[in-house]
Amino acid sequence: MSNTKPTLPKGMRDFGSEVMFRRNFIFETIKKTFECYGYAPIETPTMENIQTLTGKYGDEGDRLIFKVLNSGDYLSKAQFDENTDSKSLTKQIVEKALRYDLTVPFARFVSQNRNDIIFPFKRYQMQNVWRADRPQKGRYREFYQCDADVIGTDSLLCEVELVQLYDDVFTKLQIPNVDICINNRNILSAMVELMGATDFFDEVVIALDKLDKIGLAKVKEEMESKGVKKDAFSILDAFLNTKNVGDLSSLLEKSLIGGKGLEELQFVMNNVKKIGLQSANLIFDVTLARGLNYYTGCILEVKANDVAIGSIGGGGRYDDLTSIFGLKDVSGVGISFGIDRIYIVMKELGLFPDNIDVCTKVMFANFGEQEAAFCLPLLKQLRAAGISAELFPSKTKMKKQMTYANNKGVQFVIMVGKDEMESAILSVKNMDSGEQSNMNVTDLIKELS
RNA sequence: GUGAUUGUAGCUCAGUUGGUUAGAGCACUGGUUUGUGGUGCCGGGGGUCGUGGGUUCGAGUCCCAUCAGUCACCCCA
Repeated sequence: MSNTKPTLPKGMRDFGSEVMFRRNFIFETIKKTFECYGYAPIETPTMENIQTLTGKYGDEGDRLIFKVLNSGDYLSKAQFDENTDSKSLTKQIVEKALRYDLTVPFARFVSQNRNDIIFPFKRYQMQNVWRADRPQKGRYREFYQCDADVIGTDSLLCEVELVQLYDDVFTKLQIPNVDICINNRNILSAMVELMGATDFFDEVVIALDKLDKIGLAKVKEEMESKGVKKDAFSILDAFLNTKNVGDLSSLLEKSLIGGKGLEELQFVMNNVKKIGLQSANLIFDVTLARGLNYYTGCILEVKANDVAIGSIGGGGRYDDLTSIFGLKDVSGVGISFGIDRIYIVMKELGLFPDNIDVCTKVMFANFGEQEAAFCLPLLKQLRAAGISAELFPSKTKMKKQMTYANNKGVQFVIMVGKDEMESAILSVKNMDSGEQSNMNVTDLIKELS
């Protein structure tokens, strides 16, 4: 057998225990908060039919979907002619793909199970998703999303709740200086309409989204290259100069859709203000656009200002996501947490609790068959008392056993040899102080619990 | 899909204007009273220098190609 180099595919990662303890800490915090707000868990499969996914994320998104080759002799069934290219061949030999996000599979789930679901449906979902783009910092080909959505109501109270939920999670994780940016697609529509650039809505919005990255001049340059007329920029400037929501009303008074967007925005912001947030700031940001083109109303994005990593969460309202699966007139709104990026932020700011590496508290050293057998009931007693304990599995040198305990961060090593077996008094070594003391199991359990 | 950059031990790296048997730290392992770790001391294993060509008396070092990683763009969490 030839040796295979132990490497991973591009953009894929192992997670060691040290990392997993911390990731789980984030997962648990988010999960508890979701449940506290009344969201129920669901899961969807890793693979969807490829038609379920294609066309939902734009052309760029389609390119980034991981496709799964059919099983069996797929090539024998394929038809070739001189026009066959990778794209047309793909259609013949691929019918499944890995999920690209959690929202589209969720829409499929809701449409498919509409008769069993009680609306409004509040669900959360924490699963990994795959994207075939080039990895870079804070960007992987496999990563987790943690989504919470409410579907089956257009009430803006949901938006209010989701803003609170964001604030709650980031407060619990103790991430400081978090901005929850909010905007409304209808306001953007109105702006683009007033600019006379309705045909270039996507282009305008994508360019606008880059404002803080490339600057206003470049944004205008990009818009112009896409076909936006120069005289539209006075309107753009007017919108960009709005510092608060009030400034928008005069700008939007001519636009019906803009008025609607403004009304929605004000409702959400006023209500959040009334309730108050614990640590995050809710900030109106006209430049906030978000690429995913299924958003229709409110859009949200979360930034941790102390770390340059991009957004650590995002979401918005989608009025018609399920209609592509045959379920019409169902409005939904949801948010997503980018756990990989939250991890990076917390790591960089040193926000993980000290004692997060939960591990064995007590280890019995192994002195041989009889001694080990003597330890088993003691082990059981400790575990029953909720004290994590293990027995070193084989009789090896003390040095090796102690090194194992030390490297694993075990707090107490218990030595049971002939003497201890006879007296039932255990030698307990505190690995922190190095001190050793003698006691029976009952006292040990009392001491440690 | 486009561009930049890097590739030496399991990991982090050193390696001078090309010159003998390619080094260090960490990790692993053996010893230092065979019932005691984390700190000390002594020893040991481990590298086709990413891969394939080329220049040269001689290449880890120079040239070309290729592969892989990283970063940035597009897009996005």
